[in-house]
Amino acid sequence: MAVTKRSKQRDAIVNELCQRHDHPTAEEIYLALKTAMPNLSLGTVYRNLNMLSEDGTIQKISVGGADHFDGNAMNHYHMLCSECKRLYDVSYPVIEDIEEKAVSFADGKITSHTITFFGVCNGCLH
Amino acid sequence: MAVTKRSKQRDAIVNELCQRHDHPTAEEIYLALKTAMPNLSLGTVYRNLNMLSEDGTIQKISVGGADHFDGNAMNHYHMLCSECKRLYDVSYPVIEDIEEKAVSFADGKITSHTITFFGVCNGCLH
DNA sequence: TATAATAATAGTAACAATTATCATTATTGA
DNA sequence: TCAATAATGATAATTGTTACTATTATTATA
Repeated sequence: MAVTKRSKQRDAIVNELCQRHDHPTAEEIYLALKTAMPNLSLGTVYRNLNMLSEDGTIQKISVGGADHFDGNAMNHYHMLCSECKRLYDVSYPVIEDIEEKAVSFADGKITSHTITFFGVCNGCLH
Repeated sequence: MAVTKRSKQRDAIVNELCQRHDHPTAEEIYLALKTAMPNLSLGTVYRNLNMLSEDGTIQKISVGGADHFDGNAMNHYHMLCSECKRLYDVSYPVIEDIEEKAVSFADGKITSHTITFFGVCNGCLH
């Protein structure tokens, strides 16, 4: 099921996701929009986030626990804080040739890659 | 809760995981051992896999859907097949200095990293 | 080698995250 | 304006995982 008709709900979800620079879960987006759209449904948030990540408008990131979403569709890397479980951008330059290089070590074709760093964010260190 | 006393169940789980080179989910390990240990409990499999990954004996890998486990505790990279959802090893040499290099692009301290490639495995391509 | 302390288990219930269902509403092209 | 149908809200169902508890197994020490 690809996106065809527009909806206020989807516009609000994309807008919210692109304005924030954290990487909220579906529920966090739902809670953020709930005030302005009191009868928004959590299922609608999930459905739209999935459609949007399938057609490449946004990114879905699985790191254990609830999935996180990222309004920045350009490939970039992340760090997961083991204390607060928040996900942060790591502006390390994307390794452009890693996919072509890796293909000889892999058993199939490669279409994309992600790098996730694990550690403790400054907020949790202090 | 760290491991102190041994158990046949945990030994079987570690043994199973180290013998196979796929990256089974908790349920796949449970099903594989169920024949030989008919009253093994799925909760026991989960509990042990978590204890073992916490003390670094095995690895837990989250890529969406059920978590996968890897008996090889050395850092190495993986590819997720978007067709069959199986996780494969990618023997691309580990980028030893990426964590020190990335720290200046990150907002905290880094303790480890993973690289996940996405694509389609040979089994699903043919 | 008994025994006492307690870690680990099986079985089950509870929980969290996500998806499916379906009647109603909103969007859009003719 | 209206018909076709995509999208929604509300809720039920499903999936993956953790928590609970009485019982069993392991292990250190007498």
